[in-house]
Amino acid sequence: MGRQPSAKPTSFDIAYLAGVSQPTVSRALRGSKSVSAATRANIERIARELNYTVDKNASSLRSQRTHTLALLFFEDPTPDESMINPFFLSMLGSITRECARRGYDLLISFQQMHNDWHVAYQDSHRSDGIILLGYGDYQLYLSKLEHLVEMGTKFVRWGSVSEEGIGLTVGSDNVGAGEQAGAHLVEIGRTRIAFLGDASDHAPEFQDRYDGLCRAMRAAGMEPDPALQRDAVSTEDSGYAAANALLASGQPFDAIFAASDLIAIGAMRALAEVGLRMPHDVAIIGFDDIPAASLTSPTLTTVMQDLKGAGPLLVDALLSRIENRPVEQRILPARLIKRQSTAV
Amino acid sequence: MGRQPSAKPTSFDIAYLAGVSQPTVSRALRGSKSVSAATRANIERIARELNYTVDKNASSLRSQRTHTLALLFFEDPTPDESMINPFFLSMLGSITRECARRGYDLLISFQQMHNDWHVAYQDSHRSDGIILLGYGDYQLYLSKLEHLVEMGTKFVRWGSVSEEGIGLTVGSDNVGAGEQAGAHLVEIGRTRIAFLGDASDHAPEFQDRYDGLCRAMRAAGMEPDPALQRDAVSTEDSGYAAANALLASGQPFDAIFAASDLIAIGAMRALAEVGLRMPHDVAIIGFDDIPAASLTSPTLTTVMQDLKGAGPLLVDALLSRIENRPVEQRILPARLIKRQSTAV
DNA sequence: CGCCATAGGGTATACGTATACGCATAATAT
DNA sequence: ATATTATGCGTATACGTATACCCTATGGCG
Repeated sequence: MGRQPSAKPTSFDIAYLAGVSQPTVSRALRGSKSVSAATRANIERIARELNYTVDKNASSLRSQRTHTLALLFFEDPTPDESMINPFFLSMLGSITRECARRGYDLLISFQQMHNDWHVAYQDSHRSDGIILLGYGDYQLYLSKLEHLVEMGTKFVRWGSVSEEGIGLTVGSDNVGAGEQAGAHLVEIGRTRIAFLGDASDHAPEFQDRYDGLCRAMRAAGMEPDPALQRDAVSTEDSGYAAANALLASGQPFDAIFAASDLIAIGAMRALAEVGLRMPHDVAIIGFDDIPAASLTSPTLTTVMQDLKGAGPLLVDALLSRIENRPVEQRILPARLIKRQSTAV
Repeated sequence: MGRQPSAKPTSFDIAYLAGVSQPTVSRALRGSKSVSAATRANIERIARELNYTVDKNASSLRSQRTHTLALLFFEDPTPDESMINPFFLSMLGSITRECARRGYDLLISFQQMHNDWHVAYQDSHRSDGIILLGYGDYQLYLSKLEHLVEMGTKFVRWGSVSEEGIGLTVGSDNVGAGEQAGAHLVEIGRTRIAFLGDASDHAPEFQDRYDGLCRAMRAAGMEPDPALQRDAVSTEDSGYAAANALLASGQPFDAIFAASDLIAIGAMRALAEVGLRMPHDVAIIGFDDIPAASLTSPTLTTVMQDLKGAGPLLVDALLSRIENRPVEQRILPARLIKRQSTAV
């Protein structure tokens, strides 16, 4: 028999108790300087006593600002709905916290590429801007981005920064990271380095990583062998298949740079099955440093992206856009984590 | 030089074009039956042509329904902010998708236990209800739940269903799962079975799992040895420490049932360090079936919870509460996944 | 002592939708 | 044929806040 939840207090209630008008309450709580310190303090005290909170809907309706951001994950259209790219998932915490710190709520949504999300989020005034995460079908993606730009929707996306992108992009230094990985493999004496991951413009981030590898090899006086590059998407199965295809081709290789940890883990399974020892026969490097990377045997050398930095950077860039402040593309550093899979 | 984004169309625009009044547009689009089929079709066509979407804020303000749910993750107050319990994280996809399916948006937030989330979400009309995930300080948690109940806030939480809880709870059959795990260990001939995980009422879910284990042992005529139960929270380090404490105690044991995979993985590390072979010397079972469980060596036998079912059940229960429909506590089945760590 | 700037706050209204209510017309009952 | 009810829609208004605009009292200045 809990007491009835008392009706939600409004700014009028506060105004009445404070002996002022409703707009004054609004001004006081929003920090307008045309309210005297005494009045403001009094209003704030009363508001606290009544457990008053500004009605989000009314406030947003009037001011046309929601103080909410939307986070859209794009999934590849896969029959298995349950799989979320673990890498993007781990960015979630970082983004959420940064939003909270800046006083923004975060709406979250998973989207298949083919959906009309660009319409749904564009004008229903749910959010002030959109953060886009994921790969998906890149061409389809681009066309929808163009639509967003046309509509004046504010957004920022995670991706390849080197690419001439539509809209504002924040991302890791994929080329530099690929270069680090390549240099490390060269350093431990590997010369036949394979790359597993789509290196076409369908996957700009993977392409950047490959470019970095090539650059490192050339710097060491080697020429990358195109026959050692195999397409793969970021799943374990795809990595397994790519590695098997590579093995079947008969091309000799003594190292693999995988475009993601999931690909690397799949490849390791394929190598283990044919009795290849890692790193003795084949050294291997992944990308992302997912938790599983330190559990494989051998543990996986990989590239750690700056996830903690990603959230603040994405949110800050988006808020700058929303407030029409100038904002430049920014690149986050990535760092090679050396583990057993490259320990000679 | 993109063309100016045309002003957002309102229901008045549609009304004008359709030659009806604004309320009729609202009625038509909301599916009121007091609009003729012809009028409705016409309105819908025009709305589609103008890319009209209902303004969420205005709609929510007027109807006092937001069609938005809030998902609150509780983190243990840890210095390392970046860690999110991977198990809860994997529920996210399931919950998000179910929300979308039911036409609800999802707000997400990570909260430290000590924050005043129960105030912040209670009356700002951001959401119609709250889904609570996480453990945190259980006593503190309960006191805040009581506050929510008092305020009439609608919520549902994931947790131990056997416990006499405050509010509505959805959870796995932890006791049954513990029983399955125990029965399996008994079946492969183990008699000295240790349990790693807090078995007090600070962690009802863990306690349930322990109760299940005890039940299985007693059913086989054995009495669980309290000396083989060691407290641990759900982290790898805690599992490592608990296993080491167990080893140091000198108590003989031939199996471990860990209350979570993270604990199990930590324990495996401890056992491996002292040269114990798994499962030969010590069989081990975890809980959660996180991705890492199939990558450890030996691969980890564990309990898989029905994550795909969890989202729909949580959301459905919450919506029932919101709409004042009766709703009973519901329990999801859990299934033992047998892997190498118990393969004798 | 009159003039103007400023501080402080009131008045009126807009944001876009949903709903209570009323009023025709048409359909049905008596 | 009149009374009754349902159908389809318009009128008026409320939801709670933020802001443009206006007004008053003060103080500084000449």
